[in-house]
Amino acid sequence: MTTTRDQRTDTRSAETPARSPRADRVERYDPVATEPRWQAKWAEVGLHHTDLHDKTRPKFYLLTMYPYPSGDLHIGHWYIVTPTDAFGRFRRMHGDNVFLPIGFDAFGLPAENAAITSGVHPREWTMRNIETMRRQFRSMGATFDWDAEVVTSEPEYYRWNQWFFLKFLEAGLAYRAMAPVDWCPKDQVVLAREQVEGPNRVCWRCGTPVIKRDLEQWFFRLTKYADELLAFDGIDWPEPIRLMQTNWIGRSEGAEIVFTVAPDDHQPGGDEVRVFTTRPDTLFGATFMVLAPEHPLVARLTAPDRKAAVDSYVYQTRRETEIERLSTEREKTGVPIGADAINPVNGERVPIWIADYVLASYGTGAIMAVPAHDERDFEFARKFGLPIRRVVAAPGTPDDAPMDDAYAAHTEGEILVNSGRFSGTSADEGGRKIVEWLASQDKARPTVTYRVRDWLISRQRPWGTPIPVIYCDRDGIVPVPEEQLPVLLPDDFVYGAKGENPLLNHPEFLNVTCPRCGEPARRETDTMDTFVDSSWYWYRYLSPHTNDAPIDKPLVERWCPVDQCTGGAEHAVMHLLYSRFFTKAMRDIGLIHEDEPFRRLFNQGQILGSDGERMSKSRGNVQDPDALVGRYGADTIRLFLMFMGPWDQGGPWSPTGIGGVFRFLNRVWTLALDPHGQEPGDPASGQLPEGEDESSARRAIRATAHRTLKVVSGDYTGFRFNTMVAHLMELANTLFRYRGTVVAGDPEWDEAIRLMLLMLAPAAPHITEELWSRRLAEAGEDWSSIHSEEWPMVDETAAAADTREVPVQVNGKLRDRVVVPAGIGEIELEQVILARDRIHAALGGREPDRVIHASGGRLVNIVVR
RNA sequence: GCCGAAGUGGCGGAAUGGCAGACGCGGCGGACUUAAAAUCCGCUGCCCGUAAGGGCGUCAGGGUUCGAGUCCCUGCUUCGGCACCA
Repeated sequence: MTTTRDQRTDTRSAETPARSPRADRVERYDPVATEPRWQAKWAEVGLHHTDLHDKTRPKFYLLTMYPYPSGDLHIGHWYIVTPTDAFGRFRRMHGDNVFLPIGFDAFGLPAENAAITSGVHPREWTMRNIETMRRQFRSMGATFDWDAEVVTSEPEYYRWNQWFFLKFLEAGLAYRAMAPVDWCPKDQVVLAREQVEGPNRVCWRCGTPVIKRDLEQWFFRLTKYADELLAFDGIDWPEPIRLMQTNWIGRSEGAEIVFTVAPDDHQPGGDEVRVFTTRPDTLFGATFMVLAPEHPLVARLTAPDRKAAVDSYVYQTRRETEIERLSTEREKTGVPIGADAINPVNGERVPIWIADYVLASYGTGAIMAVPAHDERDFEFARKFGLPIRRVVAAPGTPDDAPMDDAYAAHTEGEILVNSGRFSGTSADEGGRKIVEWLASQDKARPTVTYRVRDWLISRQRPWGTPIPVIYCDRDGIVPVPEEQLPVLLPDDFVYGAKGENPLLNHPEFLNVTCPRCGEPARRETDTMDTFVDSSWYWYRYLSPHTNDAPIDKPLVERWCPVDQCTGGAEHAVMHLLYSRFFTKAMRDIGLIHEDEPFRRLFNQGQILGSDGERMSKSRGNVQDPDALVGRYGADTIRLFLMFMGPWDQGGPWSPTGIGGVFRFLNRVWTLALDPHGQEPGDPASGQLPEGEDESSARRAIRATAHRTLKVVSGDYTGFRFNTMVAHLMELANTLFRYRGTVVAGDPEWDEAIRLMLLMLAPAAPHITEELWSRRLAEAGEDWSSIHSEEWPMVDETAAAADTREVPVQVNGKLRDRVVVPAGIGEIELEQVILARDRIHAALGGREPDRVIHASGGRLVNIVVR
């Protein structure tokens, strides 16, 4: 770890007692000693335990996405959790019954990788990590309700994944299919489409480029909800996330059109090739047709003399990596298969080609190629000398104008040309009419296609939820009967050399009898994607140990949906999409009534390493909070992370400035315990700020405190934690100006201190609790937690100012400021302003043209010519 | 290429169309100290000026407005998402 100079100096401040003659008078702020004491006290009195059955207060379900138990909490975890905790405490002070649970996303590959290198069983590794992280979470002072904890690798959790699987199977929401799937060669596992990232198509976890494999796998029917997932009714989610999901789902409206294969010497014709297009208006411009190399009709339609070329092209395509195949930079390739199709609108024979730019997995795996109006088709036609025929023209363009580029965009007033009886109609209307006309002959129908695929949930790894299915030679695929759940993961699987799933080499697990016929059968060894675990865990938090159902319906009814969820934007199209799917699926199997899991969502940013890269052990840029906590205490770290900048922004970690926050807490400590202090270096001697007397000072103190209360309340509510801290610092700075003066310790002062502590309590829970308890003790009252106090009310009268300063501009340039009574009228104000020397000078003898009083009298602008 | 977010002092950042740079870091100066640290107080966007004061200034260029960091248009840069999706 790098140690900067300011860190070293601060170290001394924290560890070395002040060497002043009166060091004994006021006790030093010593967070490292006091914080654990309060954490223990809170646990003892059950401060964080939520009574889920309490009906006297409004419920508030606050969820922070649960972590993967990677071993150590790093500063990023603090960044994620701390503001959420502060917000929860803030809501609690408003009288809400806040439920803030935590758990662990405990299945997954890192545990396996650790197992392979160190020989420790994934369960042991995971549980050890969880133990560490529990301790670290407690050191943050987070108000998690540990009674609600969920650990997904425990049978009492994952058996319900299996239960859901069976229900989904019954409901037709789960199915098994052979498909070309994405395979990560490093992790030896298939991935869902969402888990393949970036232009290089790499594994989301390890960054290895994926390859395609044809495998029979289990899917959840996500596409069933495609349209519903596009609606974000009644939920308050950040626009960027909604956009990402919308784009991911990729709904596109168009038409499916049937091309019939023409008879020739080699085949009788009559096969139908369906294409999907969003541009039926360009149908007359279709001069050829392209099938994906994997298209099922390819083999059948290929002419004998083309067979060698076609086979070789198909073979080549399959060998290519996804990167090569999908690169847009690459020149188009393809071969004709020696058969023609008939364009249904004009009876023209168009040649059929295969080319890898047509994807088998989208639409129908075949396209009509309209080179005049599609860039890709244009490029292809150019390269292979295929005809290009314009069928849409912008107003004024001749029908036969030569084309240098595809004309794919839409222009106002464009019309169809070269399109038989549709020529002359607008492109829009023409397209509709062409589809109608073809539809009447059963040659077309309006269709919606989606980019999103069903969710591939099979994983060839042992550390996950076993998929509860048995394969029997006689009965085929047999679901494990519900009463036989859970299918337990064995504790003793061992990793072999080749990276294959060890469950395959575990006879006791593998060999079973068929639940139907009793004959020997084979158990499914694939496990579920860990995103299945994270798709419903917040329902389980409400009753983590219920053993006759996945959820406690009445509690879910009362507590769901989650009122506020906080988590990273990196989950936009994975976790957050799957979670929405799961909620809808759970609704459709009759388990719950909600349509959406999270009413409000906030995406916090990500803390990066000081090198600007994502924090990870392999990069060696992970920041260990334990050391920082040992030096400054949890409150300073909490506050510093909130103070860094807007929470949704994140950024590279830098401890520079942490000393400033520590200093602030020390000032709070001093203000609360030593209002009169005259230690060496403290302000000279009881001098009120210039121009103030005792009563104006008292008013000023109250005004500042109540104004701060107003803005700080808004900051918490709006998740503006950085300005919340700044405003509290301002309050402390103001109070410091009155420290040691006659008004220090007065009731007004005391009220300000009280408000300051209450406002700071959610963010810095330990120091405020400590100072609060001392206040109570001093007043001879029994202890009660500051975190059970009510959020204070703003005294608007106190907050109001009796004078205000009005900036004065001349032609938009600031020339003067005048201090006037708060209630002054515009006419009077103008008189005051025009009498000012500086304004006279700025006007230079000219008469004001207009005088503008900005909204609420905040500024005056004098306009002269 | 398409979609989205963002560009403000040396740094992190603040600013319902109304005083740009709050708050903090760093820097400079002062008090305290034998001294240093800590603490407290003050100054700290850039340029000219001893000063009073003036000029410039929120990625660049246009525009709307009495007034633009904020709204509109064009472009540049960075980050995130998607990427031959018909």
